[in-house]
Amino acid sequence: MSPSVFALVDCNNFYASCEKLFRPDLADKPVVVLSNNDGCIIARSKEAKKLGIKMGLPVFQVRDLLQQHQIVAFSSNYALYADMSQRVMSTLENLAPRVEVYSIDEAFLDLTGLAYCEGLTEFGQHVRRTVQKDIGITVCVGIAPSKTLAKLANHAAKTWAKTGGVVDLTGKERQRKLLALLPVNEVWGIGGKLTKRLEQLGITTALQLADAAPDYIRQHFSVVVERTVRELNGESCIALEDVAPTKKQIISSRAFGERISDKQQMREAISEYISRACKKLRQEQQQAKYLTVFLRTSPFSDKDAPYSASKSCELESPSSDTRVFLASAMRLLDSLWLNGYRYAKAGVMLADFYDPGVHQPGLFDEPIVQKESDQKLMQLMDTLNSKHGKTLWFASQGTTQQWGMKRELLSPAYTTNWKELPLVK
DNA sequence: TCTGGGGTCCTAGGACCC
DNA sequence: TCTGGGGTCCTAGGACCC
Repeated sequence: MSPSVFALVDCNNFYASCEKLFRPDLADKPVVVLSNNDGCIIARSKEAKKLGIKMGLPVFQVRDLLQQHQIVAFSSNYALYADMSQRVMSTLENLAPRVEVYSIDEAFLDLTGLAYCEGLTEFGQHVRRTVQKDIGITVCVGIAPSKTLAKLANHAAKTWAKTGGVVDLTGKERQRKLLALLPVNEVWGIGGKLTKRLEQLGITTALQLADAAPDYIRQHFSVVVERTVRELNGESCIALEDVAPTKKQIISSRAFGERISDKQQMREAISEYISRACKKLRQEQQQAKYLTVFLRTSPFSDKDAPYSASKSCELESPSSDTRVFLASAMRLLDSLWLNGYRYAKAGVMLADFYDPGVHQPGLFDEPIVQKESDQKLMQLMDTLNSKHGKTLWFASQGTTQQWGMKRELLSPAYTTNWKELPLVK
């Protein structure tokens, strides 16, 4: 068997690039994309990065900077990004036999065996050119014998322009040279907390982590970090998953555009989240048995009294019927709700999934018969809503949704709505 | 005044069983 | 007077990712 070779393909400044694609007038201008409710900076074009706009900063803290440099800000437009992502991914699927879509802007490719056919760097360049030409999005490619090293190779390709956007890290010598240059927190799987603890042991560079004894790391940390050490040494421990595993939970939660202090409004919000979560559940063709509802005040405010709580319940049998979850969620909300707080965020979580029809009821439980008409009703609702936009919903979701998300800088739905198709004049 | 959303995996510790 | 030990299951919380 030939040794594994992975490529990590990662889109540059993905959300910002998507916005620019439809606004050629902004080609060389600094652009940022904001989180839901226009709260934080979540993507920056390279011009914006150069101006010192940091990732994750609250918008109100950089408002002056945005204005001063005439940085163009967009509300996040996930419909657009998801659509562009799909186009990039299907292009990649035409270029490699096995592809794992790792996130909205990244994919791992399996290049095992390819090493003997053609130069890996040349292949990387081919990927870059093709995605650029077909979709208009710039990507960088990192190639290595393990996913963790491929991540680092990609980081190098992004950081140093002279690499031409492609780094082949299959050679041991180049691996060690790069690892020595990178701080340990650049390694995939090593976050803030682990970085601190590693530093206490005198491990500050990626190379020092690679050279640590796996047993020693296992003792002081966990099997996860041990695996990272092995991966850094070129031993592939994390396989390519080209078939997406079924989900284990579905979350729908959102910070409110305006604080909620009124219970009726909170009922609307929870109803809305339940409805979204159940729709996702049906799309996954799953049923769930476990439901959690949570709500909280803002963790940043020092004026408001803090309150954060969650409660869960188990259904008698798995379901994907919005009405069943709505009823339980309202009961949970009743037991969570306290008057007198300014709630900033709430959400729901579905878990404990079953394929329809395989759940084993308890010996003394009434056999549960799922009525066909109930499933048809849900199906009808999903079909109507996906065809004609949101036309059918539950009264409890409310009609005005005053608490709804703020998106004041939203770009048009260029690719997913005929009415908003860009015009060439 | 204003600070995102959606996931996964692992571990520790308690409950319970024999 | 002396009061075990090992296994499993579950959950909460922590850490990480994009």
